[in-house]
Amino acid sequence: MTAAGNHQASRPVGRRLERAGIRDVAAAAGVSITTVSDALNGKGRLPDATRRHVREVADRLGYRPSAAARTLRTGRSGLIGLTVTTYGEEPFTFTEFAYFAEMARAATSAALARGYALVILPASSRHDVWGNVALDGTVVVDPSDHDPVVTELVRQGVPVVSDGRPAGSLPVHAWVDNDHEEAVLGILDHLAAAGARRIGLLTGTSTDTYTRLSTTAYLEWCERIGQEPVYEAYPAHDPCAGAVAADRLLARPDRPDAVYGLFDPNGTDLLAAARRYGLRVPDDLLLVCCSESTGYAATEPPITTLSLKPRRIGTAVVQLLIDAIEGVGPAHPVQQVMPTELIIRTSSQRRPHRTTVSAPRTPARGGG
Amino acid sequence: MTAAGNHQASRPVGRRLERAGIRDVAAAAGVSITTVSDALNGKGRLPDATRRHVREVADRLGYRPSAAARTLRTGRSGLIGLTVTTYGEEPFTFTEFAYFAEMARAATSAALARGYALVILPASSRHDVWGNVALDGTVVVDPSDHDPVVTELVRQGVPVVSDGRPAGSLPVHAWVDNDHEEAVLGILDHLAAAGARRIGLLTGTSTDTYTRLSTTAYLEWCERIGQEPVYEAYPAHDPCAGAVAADRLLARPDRPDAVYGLFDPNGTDLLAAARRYGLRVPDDLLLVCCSESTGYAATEPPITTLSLKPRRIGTAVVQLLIDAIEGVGPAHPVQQVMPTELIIRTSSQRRPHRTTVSAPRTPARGGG
DNA sequence: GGATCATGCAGAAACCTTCCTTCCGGCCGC
DNA sequence: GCGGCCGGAAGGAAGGTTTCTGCATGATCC
Repeated sequence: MTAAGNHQASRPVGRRLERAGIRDVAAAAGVSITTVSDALNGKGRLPDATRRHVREVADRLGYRPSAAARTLRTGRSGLIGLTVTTYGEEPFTFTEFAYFAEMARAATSAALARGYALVILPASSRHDVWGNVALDGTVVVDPSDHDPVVTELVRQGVPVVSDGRPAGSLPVHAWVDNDHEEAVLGILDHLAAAGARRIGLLTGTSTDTYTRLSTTAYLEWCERIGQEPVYEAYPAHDPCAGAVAADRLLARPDRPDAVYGLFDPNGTDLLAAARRYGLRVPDDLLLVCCSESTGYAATEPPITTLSLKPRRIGTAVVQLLIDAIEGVGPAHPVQQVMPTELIIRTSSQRRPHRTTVSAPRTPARGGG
Repeated sequence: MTAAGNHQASRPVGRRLERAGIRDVAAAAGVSITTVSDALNGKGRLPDATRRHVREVADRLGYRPSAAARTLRTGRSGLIGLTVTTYGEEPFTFTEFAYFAEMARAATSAALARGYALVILPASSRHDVWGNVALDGTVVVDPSDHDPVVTELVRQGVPVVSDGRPAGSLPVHAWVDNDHEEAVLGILDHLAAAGARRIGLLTGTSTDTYTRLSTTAYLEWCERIGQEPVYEAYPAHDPCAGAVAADRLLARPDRPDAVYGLFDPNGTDLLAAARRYGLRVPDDLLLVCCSESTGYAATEPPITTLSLKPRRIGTAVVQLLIDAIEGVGPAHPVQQVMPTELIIRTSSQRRPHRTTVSAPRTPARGGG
């Protein structure tokens, strides 16, 4: 049973005192309900005097239109769902933590600026919760292959825009994603330029597109360069497995002299593993990982990270979604590929102790 | 103009195909609307056969009750606002980032488990967005002195529970907070026990209760111990100011040999400042800061942190709020004080290279 | 001067559900 | 046999807004 349907509770505290309705305003202002509605919503043909008068009376009465009634009538709630695929009970995953937080922050901001609010709805939510909230559209982060919730939403005609290419044939209205191939190739080239002879990869076992595209790009690069691939894959949603995989990678007989880790915690895990094996970073081992965490600027040594620029993605996703909801913008599905940014720190430079930041590919202003 | 009120847009994409209403189900099942409603909601007096039949027909038709209509009728939306006081444009502040993310995660989870969803609504949101979403209640993080939004909500009879003691006379229904005094005293004792002779404080200029209580506790401790207070205060929402303040603190003639920083970035800032002045941590300078960031386990050296246990707080706040919404639990305001946890790492131990974790003050189960 | 038109406003339907009230038989006890 | 009770189901009133339609009124134009 959903919250709204639950009425067995006694003596509700939230009893709203009799709120003024549009009726009361109309009566107090000596006009009709229609006139009040028009005056307040800037519609209809009304002289400014009437408009002002109505507004004033409404203010005096502390009138607030009922969101429920408005939603019922207009079919618009001003609410956007924010979904992230979950593993286990937690609303969002550990590996994507910083990414998700940043992305959600930008999305909230962008939505708010256009008059919408975000509702956090993990894909694992009880079905009745999904059904019980009126959504104008949904942002879905990293949709899994045939997500039942997303499928259902699309079937109902609710616009869905995804962060990350939808796997399979998930019929989203639009998606935004990074250029993962280019990002990986850029990193591998960067490491090779820093003197790496054998570059390893720490990757995931799941089939999401991020993992898949990145891994493929790595394998192709190896193929092209003529390097034997050296990688370990682990279930990315399990934090412990990451540490183990990092260790395994550095314990191999064909130990790499540079590693790229696809997930946020890989940096610290690899660093810890390197210490255990007495490997100096960056002298014996070059390190890069994909992360939004600012903490990697303060590790010893600071670790080079790939930023997916979640702020930009979050903003873009929301804009696309609201465009779809409001019917502006292209009617056809949009696919937007956004650049990443490599933040070069000590861990990936053979000449250590010189910390620089690469020039962003777009003007840095507000980029976060 | 709010989103729901905005109708000048053309050719809406989100056109829902004619969804089946309760009327259609009733017709298809050959019963009345009432019967359908009762059957689906488990109310009324109906034989199981009828119930099953109705349910089946509803399923076949893909019937989903309209959330808006239900909300209008019942006065319950199943939506809980999640507010955080903001500085500037961003929905949540930099200093509280990890804390907020963790807290929001737990809150989302707890709300979901009871059939509610969370709506992210920064205090700085445009007023019309606030007005346009039907909230059953609101969680407010670190309410500022006389927050107009909170005041308005309370006036409307919407239950409000705050994370952090409400400043001034904000009439929230309940609050949850850490025992900040005890936490600070514990840290100061810990530092003193590690050999600190003069403990400094990095604090904020704002008047929120966290800053105020912590600073007061520090000053009282100094008074009691007979140490001259050594502290720098800065506007906590400005990340650069933090670095500057950290530097200033270590540049003082009466340089402290131990520092506690009240805010998340203080750890790295202090570490950087210490390096600039050639101070070894923990040999020349003991360091503790308040943070939820796991990154401090991987700095060089790892930094002792005070965790406010945001997961616990987020869960507690939501439980309290939903209790208030549903009218269960005590009618009187509840004040819940929760313990913190000091995670002791190298930076605060005179005998370095031994990393341990303090036993939590409450059984660790599920604590996060 | 009458037809046309813009303007200002009101009435009422529609949105979809919940739930209070009522109704109708059948059955039991006296 | 009849009154009362009970199970089963339906009727219909909210709930508060938006918006379509339509009615006056007064101005404008030929």
